[in-house]
Amino acid sequence: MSIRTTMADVARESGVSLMTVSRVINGKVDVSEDTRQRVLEVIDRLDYRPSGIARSLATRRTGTIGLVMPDVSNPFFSDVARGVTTAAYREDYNVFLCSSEEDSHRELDLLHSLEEKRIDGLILCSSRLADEVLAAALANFPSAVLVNRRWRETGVGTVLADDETGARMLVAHLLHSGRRRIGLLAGPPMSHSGSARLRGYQRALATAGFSCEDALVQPCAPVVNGGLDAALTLLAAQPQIDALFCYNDLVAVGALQACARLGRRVPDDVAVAGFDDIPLAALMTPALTTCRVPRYELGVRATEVLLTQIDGRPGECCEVVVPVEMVVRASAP
Amino acid sequence: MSIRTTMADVARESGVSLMTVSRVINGKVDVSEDTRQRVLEVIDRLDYRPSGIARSLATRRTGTIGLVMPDVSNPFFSDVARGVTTAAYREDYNVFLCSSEEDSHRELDLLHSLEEKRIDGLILCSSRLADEVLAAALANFPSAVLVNRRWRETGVGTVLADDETGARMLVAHLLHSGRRRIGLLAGPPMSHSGSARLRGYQRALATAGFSCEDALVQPCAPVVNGGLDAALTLLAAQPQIDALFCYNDLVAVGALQACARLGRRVPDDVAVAGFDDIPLAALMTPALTTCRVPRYELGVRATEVLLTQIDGRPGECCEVVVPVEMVVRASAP
DNA sequence: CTGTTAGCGCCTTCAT
DNA sequence: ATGAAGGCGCTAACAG
Repeated sequence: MSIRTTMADVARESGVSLMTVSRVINGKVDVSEDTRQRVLEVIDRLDYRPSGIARSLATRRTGTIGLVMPDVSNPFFSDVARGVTTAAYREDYNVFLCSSEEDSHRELDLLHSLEEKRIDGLILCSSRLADEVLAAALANFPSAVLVNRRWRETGVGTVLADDETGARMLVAHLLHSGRRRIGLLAGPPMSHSGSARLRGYQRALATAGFSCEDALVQPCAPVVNGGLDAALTLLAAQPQIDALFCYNDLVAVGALQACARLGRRVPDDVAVAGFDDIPLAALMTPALTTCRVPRYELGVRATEVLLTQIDGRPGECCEVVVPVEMVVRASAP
Repeated sequence: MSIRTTMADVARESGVSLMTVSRVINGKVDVSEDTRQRVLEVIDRLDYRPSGIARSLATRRTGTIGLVMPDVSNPFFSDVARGVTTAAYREDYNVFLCSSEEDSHRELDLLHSLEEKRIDGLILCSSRLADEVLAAALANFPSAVLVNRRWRETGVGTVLADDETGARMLVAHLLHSGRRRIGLLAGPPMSHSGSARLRGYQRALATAGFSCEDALVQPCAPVVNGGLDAALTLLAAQPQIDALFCYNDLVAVGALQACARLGRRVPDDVAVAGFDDIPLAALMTPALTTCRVPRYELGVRATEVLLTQIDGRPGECCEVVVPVEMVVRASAP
């Protein structure tokens, strides 16, 4: 496989010119059925596979998109990734996967590398970049879709879950079941979900006539250990807390562990609610009350919006908001 | 961003030739510090980013690798993927992620698309392809590493977990704790882990002087529902079973659900053991006895082996076997 | 140290 | 319906 067979080989072998081969490969109509068959036969026999690189240089299209996310192994994002790869596959695109490991320096670095790869479009999930930095980076891509980050610029698609509504429903549910001191383990403020879930929490309290105390809001890394640490801290500082609304399910799992460690029974002493409804949520003991976010669909929709933009039909559906659904289980009945 | 700035622009702007710019970009030494600075300044000012496509066409290297796996959203593979992307990032490679969704037709299709993309190397995880088909496909890549599939061909790297040893330890542990009718929920026979774990099961039984009955071996899809269905079937057919050795942790979770549904207590009536030690395993109730497989490391090692091959140092470390470690928890004490 | 000449493999445009 | 010429943006040889 050191020296690849090229279009010239196929042309020579089938006694036609390069252009004819090219036409056959690209399914142009103006080729006689006769020569088409002959060329196809040679292509098959030589196991010829056209060079996407050369083609890309000539057409200025690569048939690739970039997918950047904070952590592929986070079950939320791995579902998004599956949606993206599946939708991309349908339209014959390949996907560059980049995991920034929650590091915004690396995130920017990855965006630069994708720029050099001349991807046709970018899907950027839960970007941690500051607005100006993000704006500068996005400007260098022919088209882009942001997942989980609100963005006003035209030409940039946006796919969001309805996090605020979900958070309001969940906190209203906690209040309705008699909880009065509801702590929040808050997520990344730069992400839409982080700020929207906080907002939903605040609004639900306000609507019910309660004040929102800063002391009940604890910043928290969006993973199990983040939830464990934050819950331990918050419960120590505010022992009268009777419910924890957690940024996501992973955090909620950490919160469950913290409660167990502190001897607080769930849900009797402390109710716990998560967000996302990752598969884990239903399997915990007690099973987690949470809000279902259609992660796979987020990935699919983001890809569809992006490919639509790439095909030069921008404008339409520039901001997609997908609904979420409360799921009540044992951790906060 | 419609018309990209090119090397010619940089050359003109800084009053040098194309080659000098090229040299600066590629860090060649034979450029005077003076002109280097001038060129760098222009590159920075114009925010010039070289075209990887053009460069690839000229150098016949793309700086990309392909990663093909059955399912990105499976926690096993998403950890592998994180290892691959991280190791690739270190060496300045980008990763094409392909999820075959457990469909071997699609898997082959994805391999073809990667061929056209002219990737420098391929990492193929748990391929479900038949030997001849796989051999033909691999021949078209400059280098390749298989994860979780044994392969004898030279020039193809291989990274495996020591599944057989792990399975033997686990089954020996079950026997040691007094279990006598041990059912197996078996995984994909085409994968190394599927066959190796079966072999470990058989050998552990044989070593202890027990026969291995086919009736105790139930084929099973490698996901939660697969485990649920298979366990229901097997426990119905063989009610005297007192332990289930499951292909992986997801299957074990399904088995736990089946036991709950059938009113069999775990571990009192039936012990359950999984494999992989995904994060979920420790969080289940009862927590799963399992075998820790270093998934992230598998991805890192596979990438290292691949990049070593790409750099033209083949031969060395063509088959890497990473050790596993038994983790005893409540589901099979 | 710097520039010139040829491609890399394919597609676009214009002829035929 | 088919072919010839030129170029996509960059780098590998050679010159100078």
